[in-house]
Amino acid sequence: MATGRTERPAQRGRGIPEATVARLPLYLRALSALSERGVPTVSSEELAAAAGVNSAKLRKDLSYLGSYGTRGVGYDVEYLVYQISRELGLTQDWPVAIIGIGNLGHALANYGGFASRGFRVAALLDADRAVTGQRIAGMAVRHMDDLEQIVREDHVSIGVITTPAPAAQEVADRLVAAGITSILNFAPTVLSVPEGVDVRKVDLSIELQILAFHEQRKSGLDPVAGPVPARPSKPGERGDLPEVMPA
Amino acid sequence: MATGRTERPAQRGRGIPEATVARLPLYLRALSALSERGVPTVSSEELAAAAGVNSAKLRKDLSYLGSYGTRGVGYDVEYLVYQISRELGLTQDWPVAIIGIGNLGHALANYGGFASRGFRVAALLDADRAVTGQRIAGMAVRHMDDLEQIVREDHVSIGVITTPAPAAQEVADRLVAAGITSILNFAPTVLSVPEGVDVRKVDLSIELQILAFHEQRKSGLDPVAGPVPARPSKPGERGDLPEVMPA
DNA sequence: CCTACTTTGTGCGTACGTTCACAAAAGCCT
DNA sequence: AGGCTTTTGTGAACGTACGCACAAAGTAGG
Repeated sequence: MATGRTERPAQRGRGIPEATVARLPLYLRALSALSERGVPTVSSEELAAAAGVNSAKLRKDLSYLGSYGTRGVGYDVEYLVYQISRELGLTQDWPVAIIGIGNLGHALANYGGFASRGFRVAALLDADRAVTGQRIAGMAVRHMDDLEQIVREDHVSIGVITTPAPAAQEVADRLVAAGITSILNFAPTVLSVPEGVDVRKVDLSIELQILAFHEQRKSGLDPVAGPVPARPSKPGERGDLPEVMPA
Repeated sequence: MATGRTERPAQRGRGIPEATVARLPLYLRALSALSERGVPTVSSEELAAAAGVNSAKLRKDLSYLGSYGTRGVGYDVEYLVYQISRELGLTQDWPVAIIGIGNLGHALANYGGFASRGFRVAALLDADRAVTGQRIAGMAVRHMDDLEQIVREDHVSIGVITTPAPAAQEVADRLVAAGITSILNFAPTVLSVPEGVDVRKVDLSIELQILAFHEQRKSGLDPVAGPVPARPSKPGERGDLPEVMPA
């Protein structure tokens, strides 16, 4: 069924798999690099290599967007950059507010990668009067009291939480109340938000722990023992360790 | 689990699914909070709620570690904290080196969450002589030249890359050459490393793009059109059209 | 026009991950 | 002790994701 175009038989209209969505930014980055080098077209094989994925996966991912390649040739770089950008919503402006101007918030405010793709740091907020008023990255830090007003007036659509963990939930609540439906959370807490609000989490500690797990597998052999708390000692019960491989 | 003979699906000695490993730190954090509040035991239902996951998933995850619960009661908090910590390898010390002391590296060096779970910032490194020598978080920034020596002498096992993207691959190569097999990469680049080396990536820009995608779905209706590059018509025919993306 | 070659787009088998639902185990109460 | 309640641990159904392999669709050349 080689339709000229029209109806995407893909997923009902626009059902792009989550896993695919998560990879699109990766492809986009690789394509942007090619674009800057003036490369006109790229094959799925080449692009996949640049993005560090399997070429079949890449082709399938792109097929969800539409049929934008040319058999025997590959993909037109500029055209694909545009299509992916559009699908991700990067052809529009996304004002971002950063809440919590500590070390991390400070770093993010200065982070160039933010502005690079349609994201614009519209506001910096903090609860500490010792911080508000300071200028960071050419922008004045406002007080939390102004949150609702800023969100409304600047049409902020994405909130980035870089507060200490204890404050994160309250900040999230206020963001949601102010109408924000997308949150990027750097605080090490599970945020609970109403249906319809998207939360993504970035957690350094978790990433390190996952690395440690694999590192332990590789270098060390067995989990190292330490002070072992007793089993919820039932009458006469012995705490047994999990069946660990016999070394 | 009456049959103690069944060939574990998670056989392979210790075949804990990746998805489970990624959640263990989450459970650990929730358990630590309970522990601090002096809660002695917790049910899968409660713990799952605290960690923001489904309770069946939680039970299955924990079952990979062993049978540490008590039917009708729940899990002993302290005991479970220990078992998860041990499985993740957090009962041992993991010296970490941060390479690239810009805004982000600086923030990470001061980030308390690092030290909270067996991770110890053992060294800060930078290629810029204007930065080396500075003291950050009570630690002198060393020069990249000393990387190999530091890794060796301090038994650094995990490298955190917070350099600009162009430098990341070279830093990774040197880390690998120095013997490091776990890397946490904050630079927006795909690192290529030999088999056996673990790389995890944290990418702000990608997280924001994923949020933007969903935000577009929710608020906006369809992807917004912009300057549309022409379809590729002929092979040689360059269609260098409007730059869609800013650099 | 016809043949040879390249590369996309996708059907299909497999593996992995999630969730339900329930038997088995443990505590508690009478 | 026996029955009732609670909660774990897991079998099984379901759904998503991955990657091979190949037909279809395009280019290139004679």
